[in-house]
Amino acid sequence: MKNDPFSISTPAFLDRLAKPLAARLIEMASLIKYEDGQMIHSRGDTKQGISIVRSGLAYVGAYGQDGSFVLTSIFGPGQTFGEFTLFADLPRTHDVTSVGSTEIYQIAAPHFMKLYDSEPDISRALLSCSLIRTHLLLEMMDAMRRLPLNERTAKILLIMMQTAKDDKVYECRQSDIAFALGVSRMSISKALQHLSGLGLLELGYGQIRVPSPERLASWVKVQTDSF
Amino acid sequence: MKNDPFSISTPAFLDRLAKPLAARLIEMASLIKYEDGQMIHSRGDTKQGISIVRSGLAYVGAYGQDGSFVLTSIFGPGQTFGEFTLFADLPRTHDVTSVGSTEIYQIAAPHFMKLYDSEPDISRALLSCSLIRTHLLLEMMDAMRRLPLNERTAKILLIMMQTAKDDKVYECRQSDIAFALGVSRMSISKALQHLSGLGLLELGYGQIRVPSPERLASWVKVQTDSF
DNA sequence: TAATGAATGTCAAATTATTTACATTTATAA
DNA sequence: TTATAAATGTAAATAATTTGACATTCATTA
Repeated sequence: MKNDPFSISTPAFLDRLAKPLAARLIEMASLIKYEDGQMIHSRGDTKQGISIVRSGLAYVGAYGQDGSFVLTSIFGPGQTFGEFTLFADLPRTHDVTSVGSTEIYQIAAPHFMKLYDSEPDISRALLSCSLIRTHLLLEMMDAMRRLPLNERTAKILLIMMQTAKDDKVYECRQSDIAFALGVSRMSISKALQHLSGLGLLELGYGQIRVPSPERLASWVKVQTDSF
Repeated sequence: MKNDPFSISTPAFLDRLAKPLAARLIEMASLIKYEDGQMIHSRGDTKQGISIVRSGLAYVGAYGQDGSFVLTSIFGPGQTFGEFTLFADLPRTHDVTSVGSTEIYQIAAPHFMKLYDSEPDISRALLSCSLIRTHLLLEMMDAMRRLPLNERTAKILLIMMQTAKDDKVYECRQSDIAFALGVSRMSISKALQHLSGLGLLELGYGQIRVPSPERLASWVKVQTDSF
């Protein structure tokens, strides 16, 4: 899976810190390198600390007994995970593995909390990321609960596109969208074709072009408001 | 709607502060009283500030053009909302209305941020609430995407029950659960009856008894792991 | 430039969920 | 203690979604 709604649009924690502060934070971190597919954290671990992705990707999820992996979130450069262990005081609830060659800054709880307490900007950045994430999750959840598949698809597409590199071309496989929405690839295929038939988007191989995100958004809005 | 998964299990911000600090926070707040159904905040408002429920309930959602209200979250005593305006620096994304006679502490951004910067415990409490909330949302989302209705129903029930007053009796209407899961009341009724048939729960008028939450949880686990 | 694998498109049967319209049960208030 | 409203239960018809089995298109690399 290349894409996932949870990785998208979640702001990068590190980018929200002023350069000097970010530097101080990095200074106290140990940089750890992982090959593809290595375990970064395991479910049940009680060691507290925060992790920041320097390069590569971290997949957060849970391994089933049969070895399958259920993906929950994806974090890329600048994004952070593990705050949960610091502030909720619970063992890790997920397994985290590297995808591709990945570098992670690890900061143990005591070090991090010391800086945290003296620099309010850190908590502001963390809160900002967390709250934006919550907001996106609520939006997605709402779409999943209330909207028919066509509208739901359009909405998710808009959410996912918010931080696409190219404004109008979103690179993803239909099966990624299907998983994100919890429906089959078939259903998504149909929904995308429906939207395509309305001229709201153009389907390609591994990509979706949205000629006018504004038009798609206003279509969603019109449809949505009638429910 | 009496119950909602979003109101449940979200810890109360105020309870996570030491008494003296909570008192200082309350001191700088204005206590505002609302009758049933009054508007507390409107979507689009740019005035920044945080709100803490003293008594009553605050419904967060959005009014459609036709006057219908789509519920997103419910907050009760001790819970807080509006942090989004402080840390994400965006206009309000939702309408907030009172349900029943409701008292809300309102604290304007400048006052609050001053205390915030000098007392790291405030950000800790906020982060803790926000992160737990994120975690619950991810769990719910995962259930919605991956599990068949019977399992999904059981799982949501477990999540919703986590902070029920009585450990084993959960007071709610089946239609609340239906809305929370985004399915029809009929489907939920069937799912609940299925679970009831397995002896995992007992259905009553406006309530659901779970004789052994552990047994329900382990049933969910067994079912879940086979996907 | 074939050959291969990955992604998408199509179809019908089977499953699952919704809708509609009532019936029944339970709580609340007159 | 009735009435009344609220919540739950039942069942059949309809709609939406999934499944599985292929066909087709596109990209990659041998």
